[in-house]
Amino acid sequence: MESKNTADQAFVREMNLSSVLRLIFNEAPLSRAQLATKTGLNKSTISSLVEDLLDRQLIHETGINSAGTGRPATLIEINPKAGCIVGVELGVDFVAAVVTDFMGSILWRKQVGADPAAAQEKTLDQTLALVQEALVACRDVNLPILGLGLATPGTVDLNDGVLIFAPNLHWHNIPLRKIFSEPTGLKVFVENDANAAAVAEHLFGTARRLKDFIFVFAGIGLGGGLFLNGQLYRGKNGYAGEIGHSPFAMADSLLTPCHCGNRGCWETYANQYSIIQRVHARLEVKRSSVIPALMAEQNAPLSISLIKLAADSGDQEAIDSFAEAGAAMGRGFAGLVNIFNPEKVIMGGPLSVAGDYLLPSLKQTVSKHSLPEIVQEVEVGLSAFGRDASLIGAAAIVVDDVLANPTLVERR
Amino acid sequence: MESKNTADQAFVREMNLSSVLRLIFNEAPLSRAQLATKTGLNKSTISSLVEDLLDRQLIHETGINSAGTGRPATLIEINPKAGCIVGVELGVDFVAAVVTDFMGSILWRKQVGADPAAAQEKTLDQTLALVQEALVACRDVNLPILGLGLATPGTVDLNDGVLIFAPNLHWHNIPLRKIFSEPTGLKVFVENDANAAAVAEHLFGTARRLKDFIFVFAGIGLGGGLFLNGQLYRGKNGYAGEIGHSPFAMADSLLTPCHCGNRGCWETYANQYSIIQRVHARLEVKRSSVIPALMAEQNAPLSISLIKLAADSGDQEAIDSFAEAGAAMGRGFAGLVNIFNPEKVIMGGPLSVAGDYLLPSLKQTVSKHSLPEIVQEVEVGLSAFGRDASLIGAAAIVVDDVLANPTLVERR
DNA sequence: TAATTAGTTGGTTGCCACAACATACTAACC
DNA sequence: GGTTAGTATGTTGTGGCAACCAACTAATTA
Repeated sequence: MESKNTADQAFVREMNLSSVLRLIFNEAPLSRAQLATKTGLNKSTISSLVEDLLDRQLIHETGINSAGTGRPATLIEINPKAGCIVGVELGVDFVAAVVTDFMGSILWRKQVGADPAAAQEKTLDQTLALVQEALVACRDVNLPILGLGLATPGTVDLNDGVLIFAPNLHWHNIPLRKIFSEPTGLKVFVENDANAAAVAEHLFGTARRLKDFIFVFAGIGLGGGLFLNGQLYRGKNGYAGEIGHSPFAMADSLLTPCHCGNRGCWETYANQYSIIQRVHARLEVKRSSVIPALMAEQNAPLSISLIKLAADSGDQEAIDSFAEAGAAMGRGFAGLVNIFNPEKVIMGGPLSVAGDYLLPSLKQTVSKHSLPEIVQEVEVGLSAFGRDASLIGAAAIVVDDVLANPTLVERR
Repeated sequence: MESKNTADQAFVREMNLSSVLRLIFNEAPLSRAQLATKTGLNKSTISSLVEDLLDRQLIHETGINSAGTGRPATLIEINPKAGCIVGVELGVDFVAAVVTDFMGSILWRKQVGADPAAAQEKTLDQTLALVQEALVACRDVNLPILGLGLATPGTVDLNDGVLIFAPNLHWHNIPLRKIFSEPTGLKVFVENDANAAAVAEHLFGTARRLKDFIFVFAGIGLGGGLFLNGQLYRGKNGYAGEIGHSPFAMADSLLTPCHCGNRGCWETYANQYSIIQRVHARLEVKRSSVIPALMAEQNAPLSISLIKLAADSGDQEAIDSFAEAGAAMGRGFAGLVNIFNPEKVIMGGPLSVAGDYLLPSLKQTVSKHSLPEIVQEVEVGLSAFGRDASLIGAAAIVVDDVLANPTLVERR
């Protein structure tokens, strides 16, 4: 587990290549001269680094800026066709895959249902079949495949690409990297779903260039992707981010029990079941809602999307239930804001479909319950990718790996 | 605010020097050959780096290990006399200073009371006088002075060494670096007290070599020093670590109001006032305690140290009050454990004088309320330095700076 | 044509890796 | 006790490589 803390010339080259590539990724278009100014590196060094990145087809010259006096600058941007990436999300009741280009644009996508009660092998076979389809799509776009990213609930051993434990799937110690790299020959990355989503927001979404932010994955539970000091924070064993189980009250009696065995966990007040419970409770008392009619019409039980539908049609019970949930969520957000003093807190995951209804009361509660010096600096917003945050994130992890180690892509 | 992300050969040298120095700091005694194995650097490179560090007198050869076959190894250790450091803690009602050697041993120490109501200038003058005394002590030990570290409550602009805001002192925008470097000519570091304490534990205390741990500074409030991914985490504006204001309950009524304006903040159940309140409440009901007698005897109001005294003499009311407070503290610790999955959580600050009474119920509550996968890996313990953690931390920050940049110390 | 800005070329410096070497001991055997 | 083999430590000299620097060419505007 001892990480290399030493440097040599290859390290210098890799670091400077990465630095230039990230700068172009974030601020393109840029000329060589601008790169030299912004990095502080020598012009000749920049020329050499740029030539290297051009050879690897990670960047390309896109035009000439002849504004102002002097020799016009050659503008450089990221080459979206640097390669394509397969991103896979293992959900509790579905499996999804995408093929994206190097800038995260979706070139292909497919999703299939999965039975949470089915055997591991079956779900893994389904997933592998989906990956094979994705590889066909990659061949069609005729780009080199940079890697396969896999987002999964639970904790992950990053070095070995092993899923250690996923409570919702009841899976233990699955060597996902091995399972997916052997039949495909691809470089495989395995990452926790909330962490993957955070990387997606960092590279392609609403947290670009931010150094410190938190992604809250709201669904059955509340999970957090912690992006701190410019990198993911995973904790000792990869469990970091279990924000949903912060205790919310001092007395054990009369509090909502949580599936973790405790009572009063934050997530019991702010997960999707809690919202459904709220609506149920309201309907007991008041019957002026369109919800029962909707349930009958769709012949479906109460769900977030159904409540959302009701809210869209102006149903006050639905709207108020979301607002209450938003406030409960905001309490926890406020705690996070106080602990982390982040630049931004992003809400994503299944519940974010109702984001427009949750956000106002959520923001208001955060303002009220965070320390004033901190809250005035923090932004609270919705994920740029909605339910797809982890899926895009799976691909984003591969992109981030290339940005960190450009020499992994061969010169051509 | 753009940090240099580029490298050159000087950077490589600095990084490798630092890496070798840190390794010796953590695992001395070591031979050159062992250093080569552990770092992965070439033997000749290690020889060159070691010679460099010897020239700077940061390390010295301390003996020969002729166990086993082959040529005996020359053992190398940190030179405690590499220099001395002045550490200063600006408390709410006191100012303290130490002079330490390079290994954090205290060579001199002095503390004076400060009036929280007094003008800033007066307190700063007091502090400066204390520093001048410390400098005399430095001259006596005849070691080069490596720097001056200053620990202060509140938020800090690290780059400029400015105290931005200290709520308990009611101070705003004090350019501490300027104030202390101009009359002394020293390199001055300013850091938040909880963060400084965390660095002390990391270098000299019970968190040596740990990558992820949390220092909880328990006193009037509850502050946190977050040491994550091998470095301090400060957040966007340096406010990170305000763990005491995590909301603890969903309903506003009937909850303890906090000085931050909210109700139900964790720290209102676990700070030193809460303990005093607990004891007061118990004494109302039951009079079999020695505490009233102690208060009369010392002609002093109820305080933590007085309650500790009572507990030491076996007073059940005092002991039970501490146990209750420990449990309340444990609830919050459990939340931190779930969020951070740290290797260790350390309790320090004024309240840690009663640590032996708080810890059993605290640990028990943490076990009960953290997720089982996480809690089985976490250690919970007391600070190695008690009330002095931030003071030692002030010096530790200077040591850490030298460990990170050995070339700052000149070759001789 | 002069000024200005962009980018390249040739040479220098300084770092680490590598391999060969020198050093200093232990082990074992006569 | 003396000799030789074996082993691990640490040093020396060479080469590769990356960034730096200064001087250059290139392309444009005024």
